[in-house]
Amino acid sequence: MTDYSDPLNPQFSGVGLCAVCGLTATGVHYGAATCNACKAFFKRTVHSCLTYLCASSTDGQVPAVSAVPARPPIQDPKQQSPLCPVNNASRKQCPACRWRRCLMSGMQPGMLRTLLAPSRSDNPGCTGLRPQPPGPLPRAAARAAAAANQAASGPAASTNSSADTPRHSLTVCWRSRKRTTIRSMDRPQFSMETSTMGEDFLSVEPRELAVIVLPCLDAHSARLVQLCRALAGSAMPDRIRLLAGPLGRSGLIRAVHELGGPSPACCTSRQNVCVPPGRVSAFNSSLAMRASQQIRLTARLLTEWNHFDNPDEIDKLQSTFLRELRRICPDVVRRGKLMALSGRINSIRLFCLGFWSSYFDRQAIRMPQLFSEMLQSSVNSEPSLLQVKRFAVANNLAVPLITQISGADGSMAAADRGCCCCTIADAVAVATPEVDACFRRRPRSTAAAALGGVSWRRPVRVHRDRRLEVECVVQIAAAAAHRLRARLTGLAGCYDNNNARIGTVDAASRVDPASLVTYMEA
Amino acid sequence: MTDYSDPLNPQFSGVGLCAVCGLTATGVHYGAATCNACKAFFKRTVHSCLTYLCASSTDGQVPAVSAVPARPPIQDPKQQSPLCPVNNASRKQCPACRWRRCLMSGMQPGMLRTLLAPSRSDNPGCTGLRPQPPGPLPRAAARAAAAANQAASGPAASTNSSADTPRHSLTVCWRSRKRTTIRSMDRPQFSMETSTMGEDFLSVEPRELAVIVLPCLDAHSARLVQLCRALAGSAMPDRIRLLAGPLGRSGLIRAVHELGGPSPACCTSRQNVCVPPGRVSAFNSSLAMRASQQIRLTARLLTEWNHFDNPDEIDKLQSTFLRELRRICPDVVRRGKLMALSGRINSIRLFCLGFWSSYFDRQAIRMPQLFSEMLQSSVNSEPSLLQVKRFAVANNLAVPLITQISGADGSMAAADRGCCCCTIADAVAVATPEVDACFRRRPRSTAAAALGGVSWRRPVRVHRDRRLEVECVVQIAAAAAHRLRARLTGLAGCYDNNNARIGTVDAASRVDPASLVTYMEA
DNA sequence: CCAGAACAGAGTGTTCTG
DNA sequence: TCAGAACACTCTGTTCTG
Repeated sequence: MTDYSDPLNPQFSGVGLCAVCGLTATGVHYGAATCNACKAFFKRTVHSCLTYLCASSTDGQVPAVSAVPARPPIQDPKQQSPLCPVNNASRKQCPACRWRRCLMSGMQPGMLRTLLAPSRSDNPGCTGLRPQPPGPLPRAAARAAAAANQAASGPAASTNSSADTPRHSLTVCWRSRKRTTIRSMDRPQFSMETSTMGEDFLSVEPRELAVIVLPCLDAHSARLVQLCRALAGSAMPDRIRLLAGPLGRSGLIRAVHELGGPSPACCTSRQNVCVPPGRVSAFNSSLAMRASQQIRLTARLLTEWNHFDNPDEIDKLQSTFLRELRRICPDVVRRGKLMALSGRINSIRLFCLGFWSSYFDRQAIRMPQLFSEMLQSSVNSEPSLLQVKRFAVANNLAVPLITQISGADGSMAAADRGCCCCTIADAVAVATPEVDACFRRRPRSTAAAALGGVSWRRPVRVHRDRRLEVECVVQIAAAAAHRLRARLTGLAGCYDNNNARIGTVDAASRVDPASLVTYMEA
Repeated sequence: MTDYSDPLNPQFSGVGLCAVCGLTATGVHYGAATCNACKAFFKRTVHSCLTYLCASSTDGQVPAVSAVPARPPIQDPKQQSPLCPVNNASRKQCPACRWRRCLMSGMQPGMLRTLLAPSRSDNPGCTGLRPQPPGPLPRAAARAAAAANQAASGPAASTNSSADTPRHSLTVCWRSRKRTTIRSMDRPQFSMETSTMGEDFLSVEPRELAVIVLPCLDAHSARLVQLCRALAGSAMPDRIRLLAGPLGRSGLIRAVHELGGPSPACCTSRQNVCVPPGRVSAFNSSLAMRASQQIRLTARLLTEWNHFDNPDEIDKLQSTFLRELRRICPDVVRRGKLMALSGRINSIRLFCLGFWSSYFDRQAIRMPQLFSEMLQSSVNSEPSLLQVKRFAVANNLAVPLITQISGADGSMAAADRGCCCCTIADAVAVATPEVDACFRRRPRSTAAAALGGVSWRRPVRVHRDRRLEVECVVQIAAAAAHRLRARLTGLAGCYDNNNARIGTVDAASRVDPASLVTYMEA
């Protein structure tokens, strides 16, 4: 016998007031009684990983980031600056505070259905997706493998290569799409998505950048080579794989961390890099990495990795690192949690990847080639960032990820806005009826029309409410990965916007083991 | 020899800083050095008569109206509440303060080309438009008449009917439209546009409304009948024309004024009418009408009016009122300014018209029939409100006008947002290729599609950047005027949404002199 | 040089479906 | 009852034209 007359009871079948804006609520949405508008606002924010700034809290100077859900999703309002008023009139004025009110009123990002774990067996459309191994892999095969993997997953039924670690828990619910038939799924050679910290870094002068970045990279290069030699011994192929794999990723992460973190060498110069402090601190609090914790990260990456020539060597390395981890962290429970951070580490890795990619893509500075190659290796082996973003949001991870796709013409388009740019030829190659419809719009200016033909690049636009289709367009953007990879290997300039030419670059842009050897021997 | 190196010089050919938001200015726009974004913002605001609210100044309670340009367009910042910060980050958050900064930095609404007076002879596309006389008039003929009128206008060359008053200065620049060919221009029987104070009044309960409104109307009815008898003597047709013309308009205006103004009888109950105080005070300060000023308004309306049977009688009446005006206001200059207020009075009249129309349209209360008929008469003789709005903005009038169009199905759609609703048959009748393109979209819900046929009403949508085309759609909405007019004459219920039926109502909905006689004799 | 047109993109809120 | 899809609409800012 529920008391339906109690308006304070959120289960009240009649309508109460929206916990966010005070209008009439239409029901309980995502855990709180809200109106339809705030429901949609919440859904959009979570699904698209939007980040808001509150201008009034800092008077517009350097606004604090009210980012993707901070760690404690509920409460702790005292740590925040005072909320802007959120009511019917003002809710549009400060989405940051509206978002904070959503969290404070108990709305839970995890209640979005597209973020549910596959353990909800009543949702037959869900499959768990793991990061794909590097190299071309037909999407259908990947799905089958993922499904099989899911069926065998679980805390107890773990596969052989990761005996004492939980499975990579990147689980995304795939809703059945009625209208979108994605063809050419066997063509995702370079499913290239990167993440950056946003446009802020892009405004830094190249010279300024070099002063900040290069010393870090040099120091890390030396340390990495040293560490790699100690781990892999004299087996040069394994050394290279280590650097192109977990060690490289670990190094990239650490370099970003030191740039944005409390390292004394960078603290002063960081003022010149236009990073909003809130954003950096969000990243650092998410990373929470001290120098002594670096090894855990490396261990975690290493346990996910299986590309040594000698499987026994992998086992040995992993055992070494796990032993080291036990020494550093004797607490069993805490150690288990550290090991379970795979999704988070995945986010961090992608975050760092985008961080560096943004530099390469503008050719602002010339990086040490070792870092170039590690970056390239990561680019080629990344899973879809979109899945990672959803996972991060579902787990209240504080890393703000902004997806970017490098266009074949060198331009960068913000894919987190649901848009990317590619060439006509790229799009036609995988054109579904949906995507094809994006090409209807003609160029408006006569000057642009005069360019005509294939040399004129029509943008493929994807509506923001169709983010799932972005993945289709990502496939279209395969040529973009060519471009980036060519740049990373120092081949920039030997190609043009013609797709055929880019194709020829492909073979040359692969990782050159010889150059890695050069660094290893140095 | 201009000093191009002086960055403080707004004529500086290089760029300075935007006077509104502080970004890099792209030049001098509308009188101030601004960036492109603020230029566009200003243009949109003026052209569309947008009204903004500042949420922070009143903490979201009852926000003040930062309306269409207040009287002194520049300065007087002390009378305003403190401005919200307007910079690159925060300019989207409070358009109200952004708008105020635009005005304070010297941007002038009059510099929009579409608002220029026709005295700018270097703009061949401009023609001056006066309010059209009541009754059907082909648009081409109206344009020709307006052009002829413009040629003869000017302070010195005035026409015969308004010897000592400036011409009605409703001047709108008509740009040559390349693509839009407006057909059926000889079909604007009821170019019906009304203005309201916004949706606020519509939320008042009918009973509450009657308590407030009816005593005012009764008192005004008595006074108007008395005044009319004194003016027109025993000639009943002229009495009726007076009431349907200037006296009726004056009475409507005064009734609105007393409802929203400082009249003791209404001051308390006004709290129940959800009128934002800022909006009412803006109207009152624009009206600035004390009881003794009522006669000036009547005089002004009378001097514009020429529908008496006996032209000599018009001259006599006007002389009487002008003499009275000289007595009340001996100052020649001030009197001239009062007489020059035609555009403003026009705005006020339309404002009041919409005010009352909103009541009629919901059939909230039953008005005295005298008022109904005066209102109907005004509806039938109004020029396009869009022109009036532009004029009001060009002259910094503080009256916020919101255009509404009554749909043939009885619905009200906000035309100030560039939208209105009409039936398919209406639209097809005047469909240009442009308007026709609006019909491409199919109904999405199967339920709506099941309605099918002509009974389903497709909305005609007009993009906000094509406000000029709204006038075309206004012609489409002729049936809406039928509906309102039928309601005004108490015939509601004897028609349906079928256009043919509405056509039959037309003849019966004309002003019935007999009913006016009844009131006159009472 | 500048006003305006056109457009792309971001954000909001409602309606309908399952 | 509620989550999601789809859509309509507004506002913003950039680019191009005259």
